[in-house]
Amino acid sequence: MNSTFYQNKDTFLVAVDCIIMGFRDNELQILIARRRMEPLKGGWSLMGGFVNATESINEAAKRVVEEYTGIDNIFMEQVGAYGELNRDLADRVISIAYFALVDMDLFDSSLIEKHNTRWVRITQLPELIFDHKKMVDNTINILQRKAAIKPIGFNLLGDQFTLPTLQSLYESIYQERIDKRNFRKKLLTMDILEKMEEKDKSSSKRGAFYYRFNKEKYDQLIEQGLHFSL
Amino acid sequence: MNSTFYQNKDTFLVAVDCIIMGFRDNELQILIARRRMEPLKGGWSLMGGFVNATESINEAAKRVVEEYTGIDNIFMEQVGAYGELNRDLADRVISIAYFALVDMDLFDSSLIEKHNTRWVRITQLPELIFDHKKMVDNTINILQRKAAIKPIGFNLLGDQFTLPTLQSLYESIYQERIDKRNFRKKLLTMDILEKMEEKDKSSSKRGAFYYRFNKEKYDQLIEQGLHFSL
DNA sequence: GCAAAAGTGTTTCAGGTACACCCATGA
DNA sequence: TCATGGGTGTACCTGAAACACTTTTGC
Repeated sequence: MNSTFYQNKDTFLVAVDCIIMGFRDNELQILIARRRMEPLKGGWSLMGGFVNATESINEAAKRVVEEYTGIDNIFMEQVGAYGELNRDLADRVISIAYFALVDMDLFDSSLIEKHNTRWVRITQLPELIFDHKKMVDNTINILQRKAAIKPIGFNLLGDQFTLPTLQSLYESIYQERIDKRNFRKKLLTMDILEKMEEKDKSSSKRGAFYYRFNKEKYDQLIEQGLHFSL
Repeated sequence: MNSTFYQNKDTFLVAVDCIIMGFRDNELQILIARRRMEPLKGGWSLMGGFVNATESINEAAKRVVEEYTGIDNIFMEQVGAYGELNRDLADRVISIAYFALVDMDLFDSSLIEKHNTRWVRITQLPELIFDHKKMVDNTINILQRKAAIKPIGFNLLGDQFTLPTLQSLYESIYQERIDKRNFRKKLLTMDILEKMEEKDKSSSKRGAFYYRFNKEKYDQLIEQGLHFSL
């Protein structure tokens, strides 16, 4: 790396903070950790880490998410950069927030005690350190906006899921109830789901059919100039 | 600033790059500069600058925009952070992009030669250095999405403007033609504009009435649970 | 047989879209 | 008087929202 061009410029610690979201018990969940170091030791925080000189910021975020979940190949998007002067009480740190949507069934629970983490419902989020609450709020806004027009919500589910589950996922994202018939109608007329033969009997006696998201059909939909919309 | 907590971590040059947009001759325009330093001296770039230790990243962006336009109090929003390893050919630089919407009538033209800048139509953007083209593309996406649901487009106009001008602004943002009657209907039924008595006769013999965006009326609209939408 | 969740259609309404003519004025 | 851009209203159509009953099955 050639450093002769930009001289006498200040340099900064750069961190990534990750809003890792899952879905369980009909509610969105966020992974938070009890901080093990000062300042604010014992406070709840997002999963974070410093960016290394050898990696891009996207790679740093991916590394952090894998470290705390044990999952790779996770859907992630940048939320934004946070650069207030005193956002981190210990030192000047510029942080870039990312959100990750994970299938909680793939989560490695052994990492919970290792990193002192916990899944909490978004409706019951405790106070977070620094500006982490703002990062979460911005994430939820992005998620609400984006889940409506892109099929990103499926990243929160296993590859098989029932329509009632999918509906409750969207209800949790939008924080409002949705009419069952309208929801199913919209979804099924898009023709991007594949109905399975088996049913999920875990939450009712009758059982609900499993469906699978069909990426090929989705791509066709887009090619036809149509849009995903929920 | 206390630096005893986070030790042995890499630090980075952090820059801001600003997509400064204006509106003139019925088209969106972007301010670009011919780069005066290596690497890629002579290439077209966005307005950029390094973040100083004494300022937040938002303040850095504001400083840069003022420096290149001579205008303060500009509408700005963050686009995102760009952190690929070799995005800047000279050194590892993490850059945070911001877009700014300015009233070109307030632009200080004397700064053009000082900074080697030029306004170009977005439809005629030359090749830009580094990942600046990607920043512009992301900005245009954000602008198209956001201008449809928030009255941010008015930041590109003086405080008086005609409806034909406003329409051509939206046509330039969306890159498509809009029906005159539908546009006016939607806008006027929102009741957020104030009709002036004077006309703008510069672009027709008959002249078009000036209007003013009325922030109070807009706030009322929102309070009533209604939405801006164009 | 009953409780509990899954599944299914129709009507209504609002908002978006398409569309063509008259008006005012300077040259 | 004519060329140029400004201004106006209606009909249609699509998609969103509201709404209630039947089905399945384990207990």
